[in-house]
Parts: sequence; C-alpha cells; structure tokens
Amino acid sequence: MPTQARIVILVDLDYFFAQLEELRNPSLEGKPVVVGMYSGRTETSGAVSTSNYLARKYNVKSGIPLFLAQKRLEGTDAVFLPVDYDYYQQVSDNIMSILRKYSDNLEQAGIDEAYLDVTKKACNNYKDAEALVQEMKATVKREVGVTFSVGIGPNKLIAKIASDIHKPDGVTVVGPEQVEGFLSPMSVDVLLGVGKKTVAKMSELGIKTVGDLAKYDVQRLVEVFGKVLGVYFHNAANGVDNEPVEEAGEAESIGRMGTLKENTRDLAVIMEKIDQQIEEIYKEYSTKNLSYRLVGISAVMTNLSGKSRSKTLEKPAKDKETIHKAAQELFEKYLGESDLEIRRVGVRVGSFIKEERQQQQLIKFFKT
DNA sequence: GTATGCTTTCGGC
DNA sequence: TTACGGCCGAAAGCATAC
Repeated sequence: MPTQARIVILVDLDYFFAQLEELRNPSLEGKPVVVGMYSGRTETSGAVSTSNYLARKYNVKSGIPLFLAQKRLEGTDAVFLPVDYDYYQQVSDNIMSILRKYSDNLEQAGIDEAYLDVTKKACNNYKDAEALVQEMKATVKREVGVTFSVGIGPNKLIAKIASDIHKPDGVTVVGPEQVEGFLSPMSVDVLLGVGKKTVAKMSELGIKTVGDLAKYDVQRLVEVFGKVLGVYFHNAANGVDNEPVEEAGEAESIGRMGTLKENTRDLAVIMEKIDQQIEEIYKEYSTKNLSYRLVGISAVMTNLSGKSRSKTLEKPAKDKETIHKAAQELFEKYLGESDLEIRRVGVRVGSFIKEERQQQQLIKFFKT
C-alpha cells in the first residue's frame, strides 16, 4: 500500500535560550549574549549553552568553555547569563500549544524543535502550507515575541534538512519534485544514522554524496550494512521517509550529571553526590509511575575523558535503594579498573516498565 | 548469516 | 596561565540467539 502524500514542517526556534533572554530584557539587543551553564567550581567554570548570532560572530558557540567565550568577547559589551531552564520550558510549552492549533499532529523534538504534520490543515498543498507557516510565525511573534526557522517538505527527513538552510527567521520549502535536486549534492552525513564510521565505510565504496548513495545498488548496500540499514539508507538517499509525525512517548531513560566540588577517588564523596541525583531522578520517574530495569553510572575524569557503566537488573525495581546499591557497585568496580581522579559523576535509570503492564503480567501469572 | 539484546561511546542540542 | 555542562537518543561494538 503506497503511503499517502504528506506535508511535514520542522519548526526550529532560533538561538532559543539567548533569544528568550533578549525577550525579557530588551536592553540586551545589539549586544553579544551568552547563556552559560556554570558548574560552581570557580567563577567561570562551565560551558556555553547557547549564544546569540552576534556572539557567534566571535566564534562563541554551544559547548565551548565559558572562560574561552569570555576571552573571545573581551572588549565588547557582551552579557553572560546562567541558564534558566524553567523559564525556557514554560515559554516552549506556550509556543508548542500555539503550534498545535496549526497542525494535524505535532511531535516535539527537544525544547526548541517540533515536527508538524499539516497535510490536512494545508489541504495537501504547498502554497497553503507556506501561508500557514506565515500565520504561525506572525501569531507566535505577536503572542510570545519569538522567531523561528522552518523547513517544509514531504516528510520529516526533508523538513529537518530544509530547516537548516535559512536561519534565523527563515522558511525553506522543498516540494516533492525538488527533493532529488535538493538532496543529491549533500554529504551523506546529513542523513540520520550516518555517523563517522558509516561515512568512512561509504567512502570506501565511492559514496560521498547523497546522490551517490541514491543510485548505488540496493542489493550491495544490504550486503555491506545488513537488511534493515541497507534498505533504510537506500530510501533515505532517495528522499523516502515514512516515519509518522507522532507525539513522543515516555523518555527511555532519566539521568542526572553533575560536577564535584573537587576531583576525587573517594567512594563516599562520590556517593554523596549520587544520592542527591537519585533523589531528583526518583521524583521524576515515581510521579510517572515507572519501574526501571537498568541502572547506569557515568564519570568524567580530570582529563575530561568520559566513561560509563551500566547493569540490567534481574527484575524491575522502583525504589531509591536499588539505584544506590547498583550505582555503588558500579563505581566500586570502576574505581578498581582506573586510577584517574574523577571530576564529574552521573547516574541514570532506564528500560522502564509501566505500572499497568506489570499488573497485567501479574494477572496473567495468577490466571495460569 | 541475520536478528536481537546488552553495553559503552558518540554527538546534537 | 589554566581553562570545560548536562542532558538525551543514536551509533557502534560485541555476544548470543535463531
């Protein structure tokens, strides 16, 4: 059965955190704005979360150390602010609820992105879709004060790639008949699932661009990458993507990570931090009525190299103590394997099982 | 050989 | 001069199962 033609939109809120800081403090406009995560170790210990476009001109972008950002912006009237996640979440929720009204279906992809299926709302017509987008933009700008960039295409794959073309406050339309010309000159790594290793592997086969991949023999792709991946690569390269736009389910894992006051190898010091993190994680999964089957830890060493360990429990659990015990075991084992000092630690739970399902299993058990 | 599941690392935001 | 977050899901790399 052929899949019905769709019109899919990706909305990407422009330099979101920094834009919101400008929004609530208009005196920031015209200045480089850097929103940073401060670890609390020293005055400038931390990293850049987001910066506005003016700051980006000084090569200050997401992920770089804050001290480096400061150095690059020396002599300017740059403003540095700490992240205010609750505020950003609130505005994001607000925008998403507006966007929902303009779509048949909306799928959030992080705090600042959403896919919208607008096939019906736009009467299956790209001109209407563009008009719809202009209306959305005007409404969000008027009611919230925020701008965003948009990609419009026949599926999520094309919408996402298109949204990156014109930023900020841009709109890029790629209709079905333009897909081939749009995709074929691009590097294969624009495709989801094509990472460094796969790029190298494809390069050996003489595949550099999406166009190369699109005309490569499917049978051969299947031989090299396996049935699932081979077919997927072939379809994606040809602009074919049938992934539906649907509201995301529960998170697959919940975790916390944090920087220690001082580097250490002391298990007690580590577990003190971990216990704080377990408290926060517990609040989150218990209100959602989830049981976990996986407990994992992660550690970042003094030299900033990272390690993680995890274990799957024999049976699901929902209490805090099981996390503590498993995390302690994992750290004990890890400290035995490495002699580096630890800088940051984290803990997470995952492989969730919903309460209802457990009850069903229990009922099934009693019936037999 | 291909699929599946588990674990660790990678990388985007 | 030294310097450096906190998430998450995807990818990768195995081991085992079919």
